[in-house]
Formats: sequence, C-alpha cells, structure tokens
Amino acid sequence: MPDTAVASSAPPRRARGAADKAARRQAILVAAGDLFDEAGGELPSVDQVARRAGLAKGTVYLYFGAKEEMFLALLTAELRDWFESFSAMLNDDANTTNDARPLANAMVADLGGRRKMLRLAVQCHGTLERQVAEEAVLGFKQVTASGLAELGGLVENRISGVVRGEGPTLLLQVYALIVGLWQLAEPARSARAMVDRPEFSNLRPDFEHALTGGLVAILQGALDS
Amino acid sequence: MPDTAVASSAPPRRARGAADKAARRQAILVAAGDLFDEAGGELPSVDQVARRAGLAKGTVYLYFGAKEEMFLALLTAELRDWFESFSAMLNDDANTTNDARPLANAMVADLGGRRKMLRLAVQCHGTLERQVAEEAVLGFKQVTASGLAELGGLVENRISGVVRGEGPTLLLQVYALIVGLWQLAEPARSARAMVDRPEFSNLRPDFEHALTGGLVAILQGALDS
Amino acid sequence: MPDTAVASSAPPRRARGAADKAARRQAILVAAGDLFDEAGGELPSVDQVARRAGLAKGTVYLYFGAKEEMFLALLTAELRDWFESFSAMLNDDANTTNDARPLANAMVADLGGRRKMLRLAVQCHGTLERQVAEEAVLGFKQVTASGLAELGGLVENRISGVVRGEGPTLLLQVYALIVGLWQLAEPARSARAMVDRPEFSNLRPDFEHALTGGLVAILQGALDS
Amino acid sequence: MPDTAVASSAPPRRARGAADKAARRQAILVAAGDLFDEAGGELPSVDQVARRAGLAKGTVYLYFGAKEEMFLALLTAELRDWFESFSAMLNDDANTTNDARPLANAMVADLGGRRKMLRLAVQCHGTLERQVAEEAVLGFKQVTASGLAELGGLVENRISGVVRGEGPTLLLQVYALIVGLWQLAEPARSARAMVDRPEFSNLRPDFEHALTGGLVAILQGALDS
DNA sequence: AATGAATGAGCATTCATTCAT
DNA sequence: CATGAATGAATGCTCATTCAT
Repeated sequence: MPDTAVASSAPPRRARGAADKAARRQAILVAAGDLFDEAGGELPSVDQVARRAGLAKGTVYLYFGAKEEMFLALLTAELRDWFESFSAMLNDDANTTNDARPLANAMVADLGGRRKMLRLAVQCHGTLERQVAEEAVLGFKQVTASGLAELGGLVENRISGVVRGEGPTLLLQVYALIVGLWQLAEPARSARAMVDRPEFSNLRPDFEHALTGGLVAILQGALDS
Repeated sequence: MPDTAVASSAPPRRARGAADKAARRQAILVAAGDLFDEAGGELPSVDQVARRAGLAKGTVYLYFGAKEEMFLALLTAELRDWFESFSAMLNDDANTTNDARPLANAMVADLGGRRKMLRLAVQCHGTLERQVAEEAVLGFKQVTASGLAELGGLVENRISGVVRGEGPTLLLQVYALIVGLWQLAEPARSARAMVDRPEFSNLRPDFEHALTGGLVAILQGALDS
Repeated sequence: MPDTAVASSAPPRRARGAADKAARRQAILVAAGDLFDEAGGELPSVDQVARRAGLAKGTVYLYFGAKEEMFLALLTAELRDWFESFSAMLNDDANTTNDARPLANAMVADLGGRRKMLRLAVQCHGTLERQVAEEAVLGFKQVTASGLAELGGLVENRISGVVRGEGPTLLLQVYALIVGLWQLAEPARSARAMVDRPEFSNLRPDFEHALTGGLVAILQGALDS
Repeated sequence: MPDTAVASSAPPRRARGAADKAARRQAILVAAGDLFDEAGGELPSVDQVARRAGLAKGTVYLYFGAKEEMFLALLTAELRDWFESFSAMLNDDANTTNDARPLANAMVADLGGRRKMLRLAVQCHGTLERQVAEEAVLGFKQVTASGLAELGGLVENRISGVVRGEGPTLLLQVYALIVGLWQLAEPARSARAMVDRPEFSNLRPDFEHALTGGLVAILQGALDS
C-alpha cells in the first residue's frame, strides 16, 4: 500500500488523484482541529486554518463548502472514532456484567483523551448546525445515524435489560449527559477564575466524578429493568 | 394609587424611581427573550431588542453593560423560576416516593413550557459565557450556585439514597442531561427537514421520551442506592 | 467681601446669585482641567467632569453650551494667567536688556509649571476649535486678541528693535514655537517607549533646550534689528 | 510594454504584483489625502476613503492595518517629500549666504503648496499618534528620524554657525514654528468668519508674514552665533 | 436650577466567501 | 487545481446633547 504511506507525508503541490485529494482534505482537517484545540474550543478563522495547512484560503473552499462543514466533518471523524472505541468496550465481556461500573469507568477513561471531540460537540450541537446548509449536515447526520443504529443494536445485545429499539435512545441519553456535563465543566476562560472561588465550587463539577455517576445510573437503570 | 396598580404595565416615558427602572429593565428582557425565541434561539441584535422594547439602542446600555449580559440575566431569571418550580416538585410528597417516575414526569411536563430557558441554556453554556466580562458572569453564577446549593440540600433531604453532599452533583447530572438532550432534539432550521426523513428518525430523539427515561434512570439510581 | 470668601467653599445646592453661578462654573472648570491633566491631555467625557464636580451631567450644560466650550474657557483662563505672568517678565528690567537670554530663560522656567496650558493649547488649536459653534469661540478669541494686543504693545515698548505693529506677530511666533515644540516633545503614551530608543533620540527633543534656543533666536532677532 | 508605461494609471482589478499593490496602496493614500483636504483637515471615514478609491471598505484593510496608519503613512510621504525639497534648498548656495532671508523666503514659498502636509502634521502630532498601535508609528518615526538626522547634518554643514549636533534641534525649532503657526493661522471653518472681523485681525496672522519673520530669526540666530 | 434618563448618530473592524488570474 | 485579492454585510458600543420631571 504505497498510497497509505505517502498519504501521511506532505501533500503534493497539486492534488490530482483521489488519494491526493483525500490527503489534502485530511491535512486541512488536522490543521483545523489543532487550531480549534489550541484556541480552547474557539473556531479559528478560515485563513488561519489554511495557513496552518500550508495552503491558501481559497483552497480550503475546494474541499469544504463552508467553514462550518469543516468542523462538522471533524466532529464526524471524532465521533466515528469514538463509536469504534465504544463498540470495543461493549464487546468486552468485562464491561457487560450486571455491574454498570466497569463500563462507565472505561467510558470515562476513554473520554479523557477526547477533549477535542467534546469541544467540537459543544460547538456543533450548540451553534454550528444552525449555520450550515442542509446538504452539509447530511454527511454528519448519516454517520451519526448509522453509528447510532449500529451501536444501539450492540447495546441492546450486550446490555441486558435494554429493550429492543431503545438502544439508540440510551445512547442519546449517554451522549447528552457527556456533552452537557462537559459544557458545565469547561467554562470559558473568563469564568475560569470565578468558578475556582470556593463559593462557586459546586458550579465547577468534577467532570469525571459527575459523569461516572450519571453513566452508572443510566446504564444500571437499563441493567436493572 | 392607580400607579402602583399598573406597575406591571408599560413604564413611564422616563423611569426615575427604582421600581420604574426595574420595570424598564424587565421590559427590555422581555423584548430580548421574545426576539430570541422568535429567531429560534439566535441572538437578536441590540438594536432589534431596543426597538422591540420601544427604546433607543443607547437606552439598553443604561440597563445592561453589554449585550451578552442581557441574555445572561435572562437565563438567570429563567433558571431562578425553574429552580422554584423544581423545588415545589421536590416538596411534593407525591414526587418523592420510591418510584422516580412521578418526579421525572413532572419535570418533563414542566420543561415543556420552558423552551426559552432551554434555548438560552444552550447559548449561554456554549457561547455566551465565553464572551462576557468576568463581573457580568457573577450574578449568573451566584444565582446558579445558590440555587444549586439550596436545591441540592432539598434533594438530599427528599430523595432517599442521595448521599449527603451529592445533591448538587445529581442536579448537575440532571441539568446536563436536559440541556444535552435539548441540543440534540432541537436541530437548527436547516436540519429540521432532514431529520424528519425516516432514515434519520433515530437522530431526532423524542425529547420527552428520552428525557423521561434518562431522568428516571438518574433519579432511580439515587433512590436505589 | 464675604462673597469672595464663600466662593471658594463648596458651591451651594442651587446657585442663585451671580457669584454662586460663577463659583459653580469655576468648579466645573477645575474638575475638567484636573481630569484633562490626569488623562495626560485627553478630553474627559462630560459625565466624568460632572461627577468630579459633584454635579449631574445636565448641569454642566447650564454653564457651558458644549463640551468644547468648557475647554476653550479653560484655555482662556490659562492663557490669561500666562499673559499676566509674561507681562510681569516684560516689565522686569532684568529681562529686557540687549541680551535675550534672561527673558527666554524666565519664560522657559515659567512654562515649566504650565503643562495644563500647553496640553490644552495643543488640543484647542488642533482640534477643539473645529468643533465649536462660532459664538463659543468668541470669548476665547476676545481674550486672546486683547491679550495679544496689550502684550504686543508691551513688547514693542520693552524690547528694543521690535517695530511698531509687529509686537503681536512676535508673540504669535513665540506662542507657535512653544506649542509646536510641546507637541513634538510630548508624544502620546504609545509613542513614548519608542522615542526613548536611542535611534529615535533626536525625535524626542529636550523641550527646554530647544525652546530656549528658539526663543533666544526670535527675541534676539528683534533686539538686533 | 504598454503596461509599464501606464503604471501610474489605475491599477488593475486585482493587484497581484508588488508594483500593482504599491500602486493600489498609493491610490488609497491619494483618495484619503484628497478627502482629508476637502474636509478642511478632518479625517474622513474609512468607508469614504474606500469609495473614493473605487474599492470596498475591507480592501483598505488589506493595505493598512488601521485607519490611523493610513494618515500616518500619508504624512510620512509628505514629510519625505518636504525633506527632499528642503534638502535641495540647503544645497543651493543662494540660500546659504550670511543672510537668512533667501532661505526663509524659499521655505515659505515652498510651504505654500504643502497645505496637506501642514494639516496632516497638526492632526498627527495632536491626535493621531495617540491612537495608533506602537508598531504603526514605527515607520513614521523612522522616516522622520532619519530625515531629521540627514537634514540636520546638512544644516550643520551648510549653515555656518550651527554647532555640530545642534542641526536636528534647529530643524525641530523650524518645524515646530511652522506647524504651530499653521495651527493658529488656519482656524476652523466656524472661526473663519469671526477672525475676519477687524477687531480680531491680529489673531489671524498672515501665516507667510509671521513664518518668514520667525524663520529668519531662527536661521539668522544660527548664522550670527 | 438641577437632574439623569433617553436619545441615536456615527464608525472601525472582521472575516466568510467569491472569483479573476 | 491553487491562489489570494477583493468584497461588503453586519453590529456593538460610546457619548454629546436634550428635555421631562
């Protein structure tokens, strides 16, 4: 697979083949993601992204119809990855006993390395989706939907007590809890100092603590029913 | 004293007394909230708000230091109201049996009329807090923190099984689930049509269904422990 | 003269007599001047001035038709004072020998305590006059003109060599040199650090040195002719 | 190569080469300068400048980081030009006899066509410098400083009596006198009518008369020492 | 006379997107 | 394919001034 090997090197001056184009598209996404993360979850400008990717602003628009699509694609990729990871966890017998705690713990641990996904989720569900053309949301929705369906089925199979057809709902609950807690747990820079004051300590939830508790409750609720 | 009686009507041309000023401030908030809601959760411009309130742009800045403060104040009020409502539910014996369902149902029903609060929550936690001066977040945080503390105590008292000190955490889980699910359940205009397609049906969660399930799980988890 | 004695105390709640009004007007001017100086030569807002004077914004407009008038009046007063001081110098025989240096030195020393006047002069001649109603400039021009005429006559009498009728011209030259040099010598905050670099040393003139030299030249020129 | 020949005409729709870009930058400066002059020394809005140059507002910001930079660049150019002209005068033997009058006359005549420079100088030294980022002042300061150094040396060489090292000081005196007198001589529109009244005749100095006298004095002072 | 609430004109700046080259 | 110059919509905020009280 020479293509794969080359894909990771610098993209060529002109991306002609499909592989080249995919590589360039990927390079843009990487640049966008890095900048997004470095900015603490703030969307970088298209120009910044292009420069970071070593390209011109206009080039970005050859690969993405709009700025928001870029980040939607980014979240799509992050979600896909998370889905896989989650899938693996569900397939691990150690996580699917009658005790929800192992799975919850595994999930929380796994999310520890997914700050970018969490930040993107906050942006996308809160703001981004509003500003994108209908078609642009399509890819995102497709991946999400199919992932949800697949994972939902897995959930129904592996977690006893989950009623047939309720798998996706349970996943949505889980995802909502994760993203919702993350929003509360990662306040903006300006609020950072404030919530560190003792009188506001209960406003800055310990993300992991609260999340673990919530996940256990939701998962255990399914197991018990 | 007809004046006192009509205090809730339109404030006088010039708000001199504290009551008049409060009324005017309130009128601005109402205008802002209505426009926000009408725009489907998009922040209106200050000028729009002023015009809707029958005032000039500059006048708004006599009552709010910045645009974002306005909406933070709005959410503060909405939250305060919700806290009260929630408090009443918790104090209702019918909601604090060993079955979490009555409380969950009550909460979901109550939230049905709080679309504005939910939309504001999405905006504030996702975007607004990032853009406001530290002092401006203070009032918001104070109300939230004290409400959380108070409600948290109530939760610990009224819901058996909630460990002392874990009340606020449970509330955060609940709040996160609510806001998180709302984000997923209220796609932007552009995505509205899309998720109505059958193949995406599982992406447009039935907010009430998923929320009820999640709340029951979290609350029941506490009751059972 | 009880009035004079009272005039310097806090102005009464309501200024009724002419003396009271003058005192209040004076208080406003003092507040304006102090704030102007504290701000490094930046015009304070009317609100700031009013508050500093312990008055409401609107009250300022009972005494001055426009913000700029205030500062024009301020400069008028400063100039009047300087004129007097200058007059005294001219009347001092020690300053009116055939050597211009004593007078130049005296002037420079005197200007050392007139930073406010210099800053005002820069503002007024450069910007303020443009923005004031015609009538408002009247008082300023009157004082300036009469002072110039009077001082000009004195100059013609006391400085040998000054042709009859050229006294005011000489004064204008002197005044222009002073204000012009001051502008160059007091760069804005942002440029302060820069001109302190060695490579720009010649851009930050030693105000006193350059001014003394210039004054001596102009005055001596008259003496010699 | 017709293109090269018409380089000074309107730049192409899109300025790609460095020359085109310089031409466009120049076109913006010309537009800004003309508007500034037409407005009697008032800064036009960026939008006005852009429209006059046949461009969109945003385009201006491709060539200047901020509005003030534009006018600083304008003064820089004007000063550079004046420096050259001044330099030529100094190199002219007819201007460097023991009589300062020829040089003074030449300078005054030369300044007659530099109204734009004088108005800009008033704005820049009085207001503009205060509002610009430090880096933006750099270019201006550099040109000024180097011009001052160069001209200062020339002055020392060509005007007998100027002590080594005092050339720049003398130039500053000259520049200050010029700008200072201009400020006094060009009252704002509103004051124009007023100073034409006979009683204020001495306030509206004959710029050329007073300037000539002052320059002669300063220059002669050097020659005589 | 004094107040201070209300007004609203005025403007620089950013940045996603387009399209000529 | 790539570029990057050009576009221009969009808007929060200040503050001098007015005038109802």
